[in-house]
Amino acid sequence: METYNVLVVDDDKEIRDAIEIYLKNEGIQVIKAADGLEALEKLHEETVHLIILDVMMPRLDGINATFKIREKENIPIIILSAKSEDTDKILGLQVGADDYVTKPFNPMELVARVKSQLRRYVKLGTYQGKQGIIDLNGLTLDREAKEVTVNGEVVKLTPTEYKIVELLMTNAGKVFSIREIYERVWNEPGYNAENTVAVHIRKIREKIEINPKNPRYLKVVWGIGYKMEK
Amino acid sequence: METYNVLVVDDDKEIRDAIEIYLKNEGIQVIKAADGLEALEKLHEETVHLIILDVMMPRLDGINATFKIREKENIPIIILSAKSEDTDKILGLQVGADDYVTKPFNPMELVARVKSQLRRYVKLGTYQGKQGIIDLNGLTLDREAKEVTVNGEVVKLTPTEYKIVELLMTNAGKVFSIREIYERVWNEPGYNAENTVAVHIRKIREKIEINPKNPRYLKVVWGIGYKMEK
DNA sequence: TCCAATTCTTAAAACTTTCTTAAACTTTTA
DNA sequence: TAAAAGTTTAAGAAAGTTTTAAGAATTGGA
Repeated sequence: METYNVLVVDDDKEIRDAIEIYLKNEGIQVIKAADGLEALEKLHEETVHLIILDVMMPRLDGINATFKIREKENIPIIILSAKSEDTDKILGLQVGADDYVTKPFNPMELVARVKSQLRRYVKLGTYQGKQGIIDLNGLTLDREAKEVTVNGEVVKLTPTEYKIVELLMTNAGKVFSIREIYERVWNEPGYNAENTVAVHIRKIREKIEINPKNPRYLKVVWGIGYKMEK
Repeated sequence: METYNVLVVDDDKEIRDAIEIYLKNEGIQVIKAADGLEALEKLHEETVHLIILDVMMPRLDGINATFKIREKENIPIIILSAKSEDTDKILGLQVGADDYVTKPFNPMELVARVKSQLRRYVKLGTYQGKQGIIDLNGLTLDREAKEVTVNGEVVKLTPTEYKIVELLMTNAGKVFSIREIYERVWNEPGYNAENTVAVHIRKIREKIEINPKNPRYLKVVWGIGYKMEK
């Protein structure tokens, strides 16, 4: 992997842009969000290697955003906080942030910390199995390349299909209800008994299974949901 | 991203909607119910991480709802009560609520309490129930994969069969009456002396027992009910 | 911007599995 | 041994899954 994507989350556009300039200068890609909720969305849409999170933000603040992110992901989080928000800083670290920087900060210092975190993160493979290639009996998932292969051959999946496969493969063996699949892949709450998940499942099977009628990988668990065979 | 689902139970639509707005603003999903009974249904249908329960409600009030919920679930419950209902408040906490808020309340305070409960609750991992695999003399239950094995071989159970086995295995040794099994698995109150539980028991034995006529795991306790041998 | 291609959603029908019911049968208890 | 409790069977009803196809929405390129 050559380039890193850093998600910069701050409600102050000036700060976002300033950080962007410094990071880009080091060859680091920048994705921006103005608050916690937007950050969660971005995280859902794009590959992110590190997050810089301001504490004080509308809608969803940095502490709660950290908390939410940590439920699923283990990527490094650097919290930005003003001096006065000491309590939040502590809370943030407790909740799972990896580092913090107090405002006002020296941009060079922030960049250094970012690079340090990225270094450690890649070395340790902190992604905890979520990184690298997952291989389940000949079905492989490369999360970086967003690529799925069956017996070495690349399978061409649509974005939604890929997301479903990614969800199931990174949690191989675990059963997901149709509602759960819908909520996690579409990132939307309700599910009105429509049929779209089933249709996608069928399409996926058509592509990854030798015999879609008798699937080897993507199995149904009657009355409960679907799972990827471990 | 994992979002939290909060079940808001109040017979006053205005209050439900108001709470919803504030919670959604924090990125929290809201499920609504108008009374205790409806709440129990929702609880059974959907994944709920926290419940906000009004005390005064038709059909099934908050205190009794708390009591019922606590028989099965351990998710956090915040009780809403009017000032005058002080006794109920105390009762509610005794019965198993985690926090209470008196009406009229500051929505921001409620939100803060919700978030605090969610944080603690997830940290303690209280909600996944018992993780991992239960093993009873060669009979195993994997709750994540929704899978049961006997001597290493996977047993294909139907959803209802699985739920019965899960109930009995997670409470191994405890005897459940047919009525209890029915109520907990089907989540319906009455049981009109039908025979369906017995039929399911038979099917389960056929699948998990070497000799269904002389069961080793799923035993009958005459005149009382069934239990899974510890 | 508009067009063409791809992808997603919806709906209905076919299909499969599971659940319920009722009646007959067996075992246990008093 | 009669009554009560538990077991078994089979078939129709109910519920859940799969498949197809067509139209809607989105995307990428001219």
